Amino acid sequence: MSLKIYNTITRRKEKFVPINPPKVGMYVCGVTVYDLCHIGYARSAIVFDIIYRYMKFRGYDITYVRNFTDVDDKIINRAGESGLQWNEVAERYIEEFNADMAALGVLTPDVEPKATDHIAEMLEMIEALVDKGMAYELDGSVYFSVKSFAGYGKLSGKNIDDLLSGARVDVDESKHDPLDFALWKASKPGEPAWESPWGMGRPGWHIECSAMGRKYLGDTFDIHGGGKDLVFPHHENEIAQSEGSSGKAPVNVWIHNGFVNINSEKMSKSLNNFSTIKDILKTYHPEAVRFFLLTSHYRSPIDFNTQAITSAGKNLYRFYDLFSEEKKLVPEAPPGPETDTSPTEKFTELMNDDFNTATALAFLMEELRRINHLRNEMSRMKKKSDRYKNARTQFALGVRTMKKLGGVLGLFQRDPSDFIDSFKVAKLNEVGVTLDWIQKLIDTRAAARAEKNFAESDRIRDELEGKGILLRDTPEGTTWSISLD
RNA sequence: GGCGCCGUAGCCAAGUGGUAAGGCAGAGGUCUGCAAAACCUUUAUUCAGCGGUUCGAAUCCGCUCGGCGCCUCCA
Repeated sequence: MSLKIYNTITRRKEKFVPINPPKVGMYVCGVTVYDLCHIGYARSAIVFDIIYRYMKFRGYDITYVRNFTDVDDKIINRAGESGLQWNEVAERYIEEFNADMAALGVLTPDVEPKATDHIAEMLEMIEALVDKGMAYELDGSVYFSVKSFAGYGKLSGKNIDDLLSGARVDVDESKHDPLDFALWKASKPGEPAWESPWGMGRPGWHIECSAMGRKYLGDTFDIHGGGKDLVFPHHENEIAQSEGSSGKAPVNVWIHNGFVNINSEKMSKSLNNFSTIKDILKTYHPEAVRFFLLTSHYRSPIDFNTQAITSAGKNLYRFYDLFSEEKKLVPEAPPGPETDTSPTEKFTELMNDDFNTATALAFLMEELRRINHLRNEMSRMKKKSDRYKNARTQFALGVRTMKKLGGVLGLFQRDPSDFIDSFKVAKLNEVGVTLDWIQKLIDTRAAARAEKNFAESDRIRDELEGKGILLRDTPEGTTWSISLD
């Protein structure tokens, strides 16, 4: 049973063979810190978070590097608009980014390099390219000569001639070739600037990832990831720079995640139809967002819509509803193995198929049903019987395994009561009622029920239901939950 | 213009040659005073359409229709 990953550059699923097992090096393009992150980036972050978690789960010693682009035209423009310094803009949005990632439960990568901390490494690579005749200087800027690199286009499947005939290539008369891209940009007065052999300037966008990837992971490393939109030109250019300077292919496996669409349309800055992570989290629980994003395969587009995410939230709630039973049914952890091998193997098999979280999640839902079935049966058994004790052991093992496997997807790690309470609190605020008010109605209803005054008790239940508060009469008394619709 | 992706039940979605996972919504049942939750049963002779290859196709090939992406900063 081996891990297979779809490799963009070969357009095939391939068996994953690390260069230097058990070590794995993974570089993922982070964000340019000039604005709040949108939900599309949340998907990318969560996809690679899961790849990171899964590699660890499989026993790999993975080093995960995710950069911050903290110098760039957009940051400079934002600084101009806001009156802040460019580095203040970058710092602010790094903080916002970190808060978003923490909210979404995304693990912190092992290394989070900033472009501005690696100017020397970039200059070194640029100089090597100039020395090899693959780059040239023009008015204090340095450009990569696309025609000098024979493999240009191999990642995105484009050829140079087709690109030239495209209508949207920027036409800069001074470049030797319209496709040539900037490695180093001469700085205008007031812009961030570093010394270089070609005068004061700042790095081009693509060079930072080449330089930092090499610094932290070596000339050739295992995995490079990012959103689909980065395939061209960003990653194509990275290959040109890295391979051009070292003579070695920089990356073995290229992984690209699909977009998040809104109403079936790509969300983008230019269409101004994007939702920030912060916006989304005002309405939806972060773990529900994660669950939702995992219900389709990472390479497929996913449509962000209310119904889909509501459904994800309901399913997630069902898991926590079961977990909240654990304490009651199994007050002390019974002896036995930490996890059940059969579900673990099944889960691994599903995830080994190019990180198919959709099928892995479907499997966990089948497990959920299996354990709930067991719970139902237990409610009919005599508590002192061996059968009950045996079932309880199975229940505990099942729940533990589910939590462990869910953890590989970044799910199920919260305290069940906290999770459920957070939904309740949100609901109370939404409909403007208090806990006391609900409890009072529940007590009144209990009295009515005791007198078999079902008309009154049903009236109270309907009143609460009208507020989205659903009652459950159990042998231990009446509890309540909320409507997730 | 070049390159590429997608079209599976009311909805979301997995499935890339061996006879359609899972979820939401719906229907019936168990439980319940009645409900809720949970569980059980049920819901696509069929995978946009038409041809072809094959013993066998949602899966491969061709054409048609429809939707989308990249080629410009974007995850």
